Amino acid sequence: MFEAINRYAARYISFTPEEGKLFNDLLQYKKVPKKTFLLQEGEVCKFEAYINAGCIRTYYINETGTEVILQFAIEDWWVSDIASFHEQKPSRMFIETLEDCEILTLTPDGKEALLRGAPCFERMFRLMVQRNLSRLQERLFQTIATTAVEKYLDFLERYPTIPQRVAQHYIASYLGFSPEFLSKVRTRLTKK
Amino acid sequence: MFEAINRYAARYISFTPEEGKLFNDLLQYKKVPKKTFLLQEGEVCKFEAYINAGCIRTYYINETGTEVILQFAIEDWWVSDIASFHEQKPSRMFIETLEDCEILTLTPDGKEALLRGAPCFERMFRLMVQRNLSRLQERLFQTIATTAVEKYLDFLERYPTIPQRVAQHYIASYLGFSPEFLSKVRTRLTKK
DNA sequence: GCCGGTTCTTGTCCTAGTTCAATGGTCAGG
DNA sequence: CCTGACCATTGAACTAGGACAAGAACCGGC
Repeated sequence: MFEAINRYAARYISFTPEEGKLFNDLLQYKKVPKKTFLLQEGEVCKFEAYINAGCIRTYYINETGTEVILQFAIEDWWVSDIASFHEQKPSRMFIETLEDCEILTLTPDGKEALLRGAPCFERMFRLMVQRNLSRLQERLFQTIATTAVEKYLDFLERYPTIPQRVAQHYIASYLGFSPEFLSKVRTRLTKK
Repeated sequence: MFEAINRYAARYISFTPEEGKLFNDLLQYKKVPKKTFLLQEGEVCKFEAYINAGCIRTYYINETGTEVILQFAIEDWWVSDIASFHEQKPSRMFIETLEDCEILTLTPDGKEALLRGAPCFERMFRLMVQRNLSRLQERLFQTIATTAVEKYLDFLERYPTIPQRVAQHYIASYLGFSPEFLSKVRTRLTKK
């Protein structure tokens, strides 16, 4: 149950068995069926979740009802709305399972207790967030400065397993275009 | 020289005078004239810089030569390419002063020494990066899901001092549109 | 094995934003 | 005071991608 997440942590930091035990004790294991909301707009996010199995999407919705997918999270990823989680303020995001999932969650208090009892985890979280940030910087650049075809091809390269797991219109929403247009991009590509 | 940055740090964490001294001792003070590159594509980023005075932009350039501005950094902000800084790998970014600047910089070794000698700073950096990340998430959403007018108005609201300090075509580049089009958006707005 | 729902495709028309080119404004340097 | 850079504006022609509509394909459930 904890092997994967402990391996994950060990990739970032080294910790003693006691610290590892504290970490695991503070995690809650949950099974969640597909199409379940872990968070909806307006709620306060009360978890950071590590995914043992399954696939989850986080997204925003604008006034006109269009969804923009921020992230597809699969095995060995974390999901949360950090802003809402840390400041305990209402979120603007939705977090929804796309498959049946097994997750390990940390509450705000749990995280505080962990960082107090095993400060080295502070580093892990910093490095995690840092990776995320620089990835997102690249994505913003790409969103602004590249063509639809480039975006799609880059997505395939970067996340080769996702297209087999999620519906195509979700990918369109991630890339920032309409489902119809993604379809046209795809036919354009196969014709060549 | 260190008042501002110490106040900045105190907003995130509490630290002892000794820890504060260590922090300040590891910082290097620099004056940099305007239009100077602190980092260019291909170089490895060897600093994290806190801005005491001045204005700096970070940006990417794509194959066709279009610039995309990632950030305008002014007093009381940090600039760096974290990915390049931490993994000591070549950067894709440019970091350029737009005004004469006074900055305080930290080297990778300096940062390591700081975190070793005063681990509470780990928290400060985590919180900084976190804020940045959630801000960037919103911006990505906005870039994809809102109109040019909305983006521009939101920019004015969020960064009211920037337009007085930087040329308009930089703002266009930040918002992800052409200088001509920003001009048109502006006239459209003033006519109403 | 059929049925309702969802998902993907294709075509047509439409719009937000780009590109290019011309004009005038502003300001630093000689 | 003149000049050359750079910058903002405006207009005309163009294009990438969106919205809408209709049909085809693909389920999962009974």
